[in-house]
Amino acid sequence: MQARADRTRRAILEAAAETFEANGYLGTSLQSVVAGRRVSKGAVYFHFSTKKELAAAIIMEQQDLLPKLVAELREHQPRAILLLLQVSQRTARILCGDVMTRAGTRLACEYEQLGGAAPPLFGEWTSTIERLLSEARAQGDLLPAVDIRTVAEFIITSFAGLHRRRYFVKPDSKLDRQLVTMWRVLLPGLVTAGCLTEIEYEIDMICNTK
Amino acid sequence: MQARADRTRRAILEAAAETFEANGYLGTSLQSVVAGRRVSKGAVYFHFSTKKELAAAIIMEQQDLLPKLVAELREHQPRAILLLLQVSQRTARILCGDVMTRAGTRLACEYEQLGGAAPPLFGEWTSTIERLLSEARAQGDLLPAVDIRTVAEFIITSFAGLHRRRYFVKPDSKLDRQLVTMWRVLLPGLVTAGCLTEIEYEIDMICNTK
Amino acid sequence: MQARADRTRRAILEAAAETFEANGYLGTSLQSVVAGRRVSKGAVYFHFSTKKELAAAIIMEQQDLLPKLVAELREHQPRAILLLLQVSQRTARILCGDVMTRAGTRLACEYEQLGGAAPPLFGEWTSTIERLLSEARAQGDLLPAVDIRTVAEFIITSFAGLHRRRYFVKPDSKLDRQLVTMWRVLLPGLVTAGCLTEIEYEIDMICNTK
Amino acid sequence: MQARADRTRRAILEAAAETFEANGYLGTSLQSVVAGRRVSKGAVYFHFSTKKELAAAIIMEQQDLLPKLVAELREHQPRAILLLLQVSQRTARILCGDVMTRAGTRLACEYEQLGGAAPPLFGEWTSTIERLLSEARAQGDLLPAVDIRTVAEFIITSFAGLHRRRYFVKPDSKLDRQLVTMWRVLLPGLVTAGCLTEIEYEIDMICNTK
DNA sequence: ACTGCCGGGACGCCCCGTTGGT
DNA sequence: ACCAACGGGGCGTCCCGGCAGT
Repeated sequence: MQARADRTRRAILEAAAETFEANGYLGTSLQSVVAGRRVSKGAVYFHFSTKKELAAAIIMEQQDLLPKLVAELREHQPRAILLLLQVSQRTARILCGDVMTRAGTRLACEYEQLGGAAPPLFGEWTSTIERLLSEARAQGDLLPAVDIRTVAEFIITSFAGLHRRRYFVKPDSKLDRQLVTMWRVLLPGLVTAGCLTEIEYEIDMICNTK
Repeated sequence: MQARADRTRRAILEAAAETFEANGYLGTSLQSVVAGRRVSKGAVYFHFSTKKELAAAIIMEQQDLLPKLVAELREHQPRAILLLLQVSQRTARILCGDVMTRAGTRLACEYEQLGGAAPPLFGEWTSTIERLLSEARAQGDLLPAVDIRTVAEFIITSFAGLHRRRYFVKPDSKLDRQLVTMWRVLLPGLVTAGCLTEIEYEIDMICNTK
Repeated sequence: MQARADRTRRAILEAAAETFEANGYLGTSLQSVVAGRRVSKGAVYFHFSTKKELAAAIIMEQQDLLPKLVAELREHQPRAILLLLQVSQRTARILCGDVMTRAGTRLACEYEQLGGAAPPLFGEWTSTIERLLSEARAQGDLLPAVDIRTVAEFIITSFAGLHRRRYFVKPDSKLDRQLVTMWRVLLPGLVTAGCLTEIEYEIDMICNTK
Repeated sequence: MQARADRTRRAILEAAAETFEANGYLGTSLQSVVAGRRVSKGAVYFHFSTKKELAAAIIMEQQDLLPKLVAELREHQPRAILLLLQVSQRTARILCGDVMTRAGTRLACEYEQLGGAAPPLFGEWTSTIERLLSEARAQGDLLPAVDIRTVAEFIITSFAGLHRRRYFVKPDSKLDRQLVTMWRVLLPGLVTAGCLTEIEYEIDMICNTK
């Protein structure tokens, strides 16, 4: 009976993701999670002993999203700076299509309201970016003034802001186009002039292609 | 009896700001706003007929922060791009020292949980940045590829992310240093090479002084 | 400055009467009494130290309505049973036209919610009816089986029910016609057959005129 | 687990009836309903999503009291006018002994404070009386002048007034005796002289027996 | 083993009846 | 006469445990 249990757990997670994504952690009642969906409150509390734990599980789901993406794309792309662009683009694409991921990032942003007991999603993400930047430096693409740690954090928050920007600026902006803008603004301050001209062509390619 | 009323209104606003800043809109109960402070729930209800209205008032307080700053600093600084840097630095400084302002920006970020009826704080802020960027372009400092609208939005969200980053990355980072990093990363993608070298010296000055 | 005070007191009473009449004692908030009317809450609490007291004052206003009516009509009508009919008709007419009186009777019905501290409006009214019935008995119009006390109470409650019936039966019934029905049903059980035929004509006259 | 739920629902209804009967709709707080009784607010909210709904359920409980009584007594009593007397007596008896019924009638009287959304308890009761009066007319017992509709309404309001009279006249009067008085006063105006003498003996029997 | 109905307190927001300072 | 302020609940409802079924 493991299969049925797993299906139920999955259904709960998805139901919760939809509501959390739409209304945030505190804005979501268990009631509203199960309402109108084939999930019962009892089932929720069987699988997750607490609302907090439920949210944590959703965050956890995204924990290794970036590492996995890096591992997957690395074989086709040895240059770290380009890998970074590609990862960002794939992440953006996933965010657009997958509620669970959106819910995860949103909940990660609200982790303080979760009592601080949430898994450090963005910590993991930041580390991944840091590693890529280190590689890029080793490959001679980074400007010497760039502080990897700080820039990695800045990229993550900018990206998160990008994704959640629609909540307070323009709801209809395309995430893709915003991503190009972000990199066009960021890269000149990050990479060497030589690198910039070399990857110039790739930027548009990466961000506009499926 | 206008004076007393105003004082009370002020006290309520400040008490609320502290709690909203710490716990967000939904995480804040009216109870927790008045608890331990010289404010009574009755007084709150007298001045603000609703929790939402109270939050809106706090947001509104910051509405003209940037315009005012621009007006104040403009006379000493005719070059728009430098004005922009100064405004950002002053804003950062204010954010560090003033709970009300921090509460305002936080609430503005959560405006969807306010029922969408919140005043468009960041809209006003974005417009201000746009105007400065337009001037900078007229003064020949901006790169031709820069789309003012998009970049203005990006600056605002980056800045907001900067300020709220501590919520999910590092609580102890200094806002000042992050601001320098932000501009060091952003400027090369925004202004002409000539401009960049000209203002090079000012960047450190602006962000470290006063 | 007595005159102004009296005018204010009057205004308060009238404002309160309107709201009490419409929503009952507990359904009426002081707020709703003063809202939209030229009355301030401060003024209310200057003249009446308590909501209860305000309601009591409205009830009191009707205390001597029946005695006065009796005194006034008696000189034109020596026969007690006819006096009774006339008084009932006049009362009905007043109820229709005067909010204060309606509010008074409604509040009297709700006197238990007033903490039992309300003046016994209906007690006074019942006594008046009792006196008229006694006279009628002395004039030989009453059936011997009639117990004056019980019947007086019954008349009052029937009458009160009549007036408040619209709240749960038919909102549009005319009080006048209902009154005729009431007496047509009651009188045969109260007065002698002789009396009944003698006053037959008067019943319609009394209830349909002026 | 239907059984437990039903028992709880019952307990809630009874607890609520006691308080509603004593303090009316607005005078009753959910708090006061559950206080000191084996009922929790959570349970109340589970069964009735609203205070109004709770009150409506109590009213509804009495909806078919009269129809049932009529059906039950009809087989032993073919004469409609006597059936009417018996029904009234049984109802009075039930009112004296059953809080739920008392609460229901009280709430029905206050239905306007329920937002007007209450079930028309007295409408149902009035219809029942009307039907009995129609039968009585067919059996030749009614006076020709009697308007069935109006009289039915009058009986119901008189009866309701009777029962609730204690709230503003005399708390200790016996409902039974008052009922006899009511019919002794009403019947001469309703039924033919012949009928009256025929049922004379039954009146006392009916109201004093059982 | 897993699901779900039912029930339990605890607040949250709103607002109400009421009192000080003027 | 009154503006301003005060706490005290009321209703709704939320997050969460126990049982009874499957």
